[in-house]
Amino acid sequence: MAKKQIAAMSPAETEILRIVWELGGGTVQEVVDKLPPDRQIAYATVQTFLRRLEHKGYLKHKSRGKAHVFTASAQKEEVISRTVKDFLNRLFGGDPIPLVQYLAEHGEITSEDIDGLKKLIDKPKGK
Amino acid sequence: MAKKQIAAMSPAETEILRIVWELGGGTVQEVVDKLPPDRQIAYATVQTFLRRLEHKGYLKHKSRGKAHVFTASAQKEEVISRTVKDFLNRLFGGDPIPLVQYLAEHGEITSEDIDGLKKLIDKPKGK
DNA sequence: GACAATCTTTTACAGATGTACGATATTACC
DNA sequence: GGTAATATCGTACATCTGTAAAAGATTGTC
Repeated sequence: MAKKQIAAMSPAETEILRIVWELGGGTVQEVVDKLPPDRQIAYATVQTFLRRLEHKGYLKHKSRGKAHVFTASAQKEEVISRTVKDFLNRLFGGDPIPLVQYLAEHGEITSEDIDGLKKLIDKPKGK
Repeated sequence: MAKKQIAAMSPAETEILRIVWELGGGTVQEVVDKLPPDRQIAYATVQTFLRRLEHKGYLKHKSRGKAHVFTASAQKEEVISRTVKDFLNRLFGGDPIPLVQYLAEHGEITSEDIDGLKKLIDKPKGK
C-alpha cells in the first residue's frame, strides 16, 4: 500500500545524494572529497545537506569511530524514477523523446550507445 | 562575448516557461488554461511566475488590449541545454547513459524511437 | 459616464534552500 | 589525563520559492 510519501529533495541535496550512492556510503569528509574540484562548498554545508537528506528519509547513518557513515535509506531506483519523471514533466511536458533527442543532437550519446540501448529494449527485460 | 548569465529558474517556473513555449506566447489566462487539470494553481500564482520569469530574462511581454502577452525572450535551445546539463550533473554526475537507460527500461521510449534517434545521430548534423 | 468584467500591481508570508560559524563532543596520542 | 585533531550539533540567516489576496487600472457596454 501507499509507499510513504518522501519529501522532495532540492537540487543541491540531489547532488550530494548522488555522491553517497556513488560511494556506496561515506562520511561527511568522504563526500566533500568526492565533490568536483570546481564545486566550492564548505564541510559544514555538506553536513547540513546530509542531515536534511536523512531527515527526509533518503539516508540513514551509523557511527564509525567518531564519524558518521551515511548510506542510502530509500530505494535509489525509486528516487531516480520520481526525479526523472518530475523533470520530464516540467521541462518537456512528460514527453521523453525531446530529451533523448536533445542528448543525441548534442553528442551526449553516440551511435554505439544507442545500439546498446536498443538491445536493452528489445530483450525482454532481464530483471 | 560571455552570454549574459541568466538566473536559474525554479521547478515551478520551469513548468510555466514550458507552457509559454508550447503556446508560442500567451496571456496569464491562456497559460492557466493550458495547465494540466490536476494542477490546481491560482491565476495570481501563475502571474507571479510569469513576472519572475520576465525579471530573470526568460520572458518579455507586450500588451494586447488590457492584457499582457508573454513570449520567450531567451533562446529556448540554450535554456534547455543548461537545464538538462545541470540535471544530468546533479542526478547522474553528468553521464547521460544511465538516464537514457532508465527511460528505455521504463518503457518511456520504444524501439522505434531509438531507430529514429539513430538516424538523427548518424546523419551528419543538418545545422 | 457608470458598471461590471478583466487585468495588472503591490504586497504578504510561511516554508524551503544554500551556505556556514561557533560550541561542544570524541578520540587518538603523548 | 591534557591536548590537538576531528566530528557532530545547534543555530543562524539572507534568499528563493510557492502560493495568493487585495487594491488599483483598463475597457467594453448600456
